[in-house]
Amino acid sequence: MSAKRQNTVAEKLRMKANDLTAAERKLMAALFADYPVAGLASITEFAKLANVSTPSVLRLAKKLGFSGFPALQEALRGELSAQLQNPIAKHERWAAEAPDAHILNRFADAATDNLRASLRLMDHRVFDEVARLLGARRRAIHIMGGRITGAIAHYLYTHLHMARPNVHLVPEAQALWPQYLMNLSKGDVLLAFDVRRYDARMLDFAVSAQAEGAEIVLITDQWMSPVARIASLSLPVRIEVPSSWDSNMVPLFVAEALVAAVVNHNWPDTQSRIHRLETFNETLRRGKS
Amino acid sequence: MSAKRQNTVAEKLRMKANDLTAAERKLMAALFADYPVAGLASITEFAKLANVSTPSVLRLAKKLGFSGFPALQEALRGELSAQLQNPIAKHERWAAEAPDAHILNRFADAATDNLRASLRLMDHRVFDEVARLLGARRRAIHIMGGRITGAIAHYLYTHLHMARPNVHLVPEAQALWPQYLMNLSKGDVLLAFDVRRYDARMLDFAVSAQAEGAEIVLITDQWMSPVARIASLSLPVRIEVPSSWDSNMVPLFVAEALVAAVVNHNWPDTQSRIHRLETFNETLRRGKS
DNA sequence: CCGGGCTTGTAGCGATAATTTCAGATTGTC
DNA sequence: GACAATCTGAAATTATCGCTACAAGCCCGG
Repeated sequence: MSAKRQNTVAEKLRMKANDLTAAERKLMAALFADYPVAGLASITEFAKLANVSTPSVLRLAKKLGFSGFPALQEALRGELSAQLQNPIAKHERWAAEAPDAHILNRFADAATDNLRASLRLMDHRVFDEVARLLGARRRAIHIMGGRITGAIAHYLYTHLHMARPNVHLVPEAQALWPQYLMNLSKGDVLLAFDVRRYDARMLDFAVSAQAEGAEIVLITDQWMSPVARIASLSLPVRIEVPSSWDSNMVPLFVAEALVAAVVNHNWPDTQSRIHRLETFNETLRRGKS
Repeated sequence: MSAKRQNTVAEKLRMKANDLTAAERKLMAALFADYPVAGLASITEFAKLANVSTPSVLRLAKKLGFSGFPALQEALRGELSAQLQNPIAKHERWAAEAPDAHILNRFADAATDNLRASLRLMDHRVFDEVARLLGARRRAIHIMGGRITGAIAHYLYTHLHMARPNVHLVPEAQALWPQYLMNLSKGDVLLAFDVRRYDARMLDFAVSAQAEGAEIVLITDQWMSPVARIASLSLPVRIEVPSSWDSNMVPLFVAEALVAAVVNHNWPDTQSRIHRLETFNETLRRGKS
């Protein structure tokens, strides 16, 4: 990445604090009293606030190495914007937008907490390995989910199915499972979503799939689905939110990130697929109208 | 000076959100994307950032009740300075962690940015109103999604279907749509997910549904689906991530938060439903083993 | 008490920002 | 499909800002 971030205006000021003149000190005090907002007004207002003249402001700006007052302001705005991105400030600002107790804020807090904790819990190398498996063209991919995670499985299926051939969605109806097991080949990948209220039947399916030679990949919650015992790769995530049911935002996050990783990994091929997809889209649309 | 004058610029914007023109909406989006710093540059830069002309900025400022652009900036600075007074500055260093280039981190950054921006873009009163509609027992709820958002629609359906009776999922297959329109009654709610690559057919469906007397509720992206023109309530969210496809984490977030809000709103009733659900679950499981 | 170097503010100029005007573009309506 | 209403941006105008030049003030060593 880039080199160490440039000093902030505040740091520059402190550094030069010793050879500042009286008027410049007044300006520094005024700025620090309401940093950095005081410096975002016009040069005239800022000067008045510190009880100095406008040229003094200008001289200070130049002493700090800026080409002029607007350049200093731009630096201040830049810092501010970066500062406001940080998670704690973020929370404060959310709270300002709506009462803290509002469900949107509580939910958003929980969701981002989950995401952060999940990223810590997750091993990048496992993720990369899963992405590699999902990107391997010679392996067929079979995706399955439970009652709740079925929608996430479907979402992943829709995208992966666009990104590469040979992707299958195992339906939720158990009556259909035998024929899906039959179509499994050695080396295929079974990607299962299983979060709490673990489905015993899913374990059965996974065991059978493994017996057929499939690699089992699991996306589960922190308490670990029983499928984890037989899975070659497991990605545990956090799913608790203030609700009667768990949140599947992080499982969805993993699904989306996996798709992005798979697509990146084999970009030229995917690109041509997307292009062909668009062509077919148009053809079908035109044919219909 | 009425008592209402205390509103922040963000609140004023949201309040007037309905009678903003296209250019003004662009400005609003640009401002919220980096609030409030984006509005602190010169009028020229701000206009350029939002890809509109400077007079449009001015008109927006006046529409919000300011005497001119500088007055708006002063308001922004005022808010900012008030907000920066509280003790968040100390925790700034938290964010100083090195931004990893790994797709997981980049994706997570984008996702939380989207969430944050969406919460700003979203009017929590509209959200509450949507939750109220979804909780109204006498109204049937019809949920629909597009090719990609179909999975999210399905997810919402699964949960809402547990929380209350009379919830329906409109299938993606258009051949089935007529019979779903037929089963719509006056006062029913059609909740549609529509993000870019807007589906013209969905607009057709929504128009027909409205003609049958349904209230149209829309969850869309920042560029606003055409359905927004006829929807009684719209919740715009952000969906951009570093990937070939957009992210649906925030739509999922909205879905989950809506479920939580609906459940909270009528807790005793939902509680008994969940209890009965558990009973049936056990009965069926026992019967099968 | 006087001058030299440094600091500071006043005044004014050019540059840029903010605002107004107006005509073309767009949208909705009959 | 034509008209009215509305919206939008280019260009012109005005106001304000940022900056420079210069002179008055200040401090300190002679």
